[in-house]
Amino acid sequence: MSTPGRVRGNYAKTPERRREILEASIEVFSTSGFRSGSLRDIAERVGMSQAGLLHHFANKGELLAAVLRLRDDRAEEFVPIRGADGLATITGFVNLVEHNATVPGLVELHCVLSAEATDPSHPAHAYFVDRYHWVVRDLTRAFEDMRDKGQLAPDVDPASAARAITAFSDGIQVQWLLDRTSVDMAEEMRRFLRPLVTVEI
Amino acid sequence: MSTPGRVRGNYAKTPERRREILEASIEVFSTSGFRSGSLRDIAERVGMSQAGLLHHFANKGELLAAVLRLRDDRAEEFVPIRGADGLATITGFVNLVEHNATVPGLVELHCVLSAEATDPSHPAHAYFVDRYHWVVRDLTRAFEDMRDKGQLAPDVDPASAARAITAFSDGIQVQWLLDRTSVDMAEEMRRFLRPLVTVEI
DNA sequence: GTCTATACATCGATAGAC
DNA sequence: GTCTATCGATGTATAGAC
Repeated sequence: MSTPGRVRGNYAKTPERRREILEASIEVFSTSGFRSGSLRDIAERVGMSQAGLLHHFANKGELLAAVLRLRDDRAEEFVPIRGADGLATITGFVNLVEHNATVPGLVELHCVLSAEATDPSHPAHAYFVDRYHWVVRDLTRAFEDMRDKGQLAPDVDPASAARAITAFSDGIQVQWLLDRTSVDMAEEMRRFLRPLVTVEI
Repeated sequence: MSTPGRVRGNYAKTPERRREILEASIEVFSTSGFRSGSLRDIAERVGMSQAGLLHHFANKGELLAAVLRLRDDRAEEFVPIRGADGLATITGFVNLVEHNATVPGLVELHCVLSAEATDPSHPAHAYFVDRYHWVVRDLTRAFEDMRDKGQLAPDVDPASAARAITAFSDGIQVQWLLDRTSVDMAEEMRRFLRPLVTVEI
């Protein structure tokens, strides 16, 4: 009954199992990083052997790629990055930060992997270089739209504001991870944005 | 002639050798992190065996502690954190960021280790929790001093400004590490600070 | 002070039975 | 689809010669 004779494309595998593995991978990679996190640890969390896990993902690098893809899907479904309204993008960004406080695992994953991946030989290096490029680009466009609508404070450069909000967001996450009781990420983020805009945020 | 009979305190060892090892450790830990960085790799860089290295530092954790201590010494010798003048502290902080652009190894070390150490079981976890506490505290005092002297823009909360400049600094370093050609850390930092203060920065 | 040798753990990946 | 068994590489740390 397993792997039925029906020749259907290539691998239907079991999507649920893959999903479980990805969730466990997030847990492990977020606390131990990619290089130190082990396949055995991940496999144990879903109750299978390490060899069994490698039936679903050919190797460790492929698993990492799938984790990053899953992470992006979730973030994008939360932030309306596309769409003409710049203000909506920025408030969506703040909402994402607020939401992130409820999923510490994903925050850890981002912080740990992005730092690890600054090494050019890291398998996710290109991914993160690329990701920051389009994040800053999209946010720049959002601030440009706000500027054109008079929603930006004078002397605020859209590109610098985009870099700044991205940097602030990353940094405040590290502080929050190190001491979750005394840091309110979303509140600090709004306080940071307020001097830059002329509208309620 | 080695380890002479003179009983003098405990270990004079060879400070120069220790220094070499610490430099190599910074290189390795900054690119591979603490958990993935290996003693063998460090030892090779100073031209000795891994066992030889462990003559100078009892174990890997002790080596990490020494690296962090060295890092702090260098930063503190650069920023006048102590001293009544808040503005001097803040400009010193900007100068440190400017200086950091010339020592990418130390920037990497900070980014990688601070992210890795968000895990409570990491050997440097307590160190980083502690460090952020007093960094934010000292910067808060600096901004308070500026406020009292009318150097702070109205509606700027010193504590939030302290968190913000710290977060911004950490985040911009990650972006810089991922793409050093298109990010000017010090310039972005000044642009970030300008709306917060009433003086030239 | 530095080395070789080694003990012992753990890693990713593969082979092959069921 | 999942397992056991195993290979070869690599990790930290220790023992003991020089």
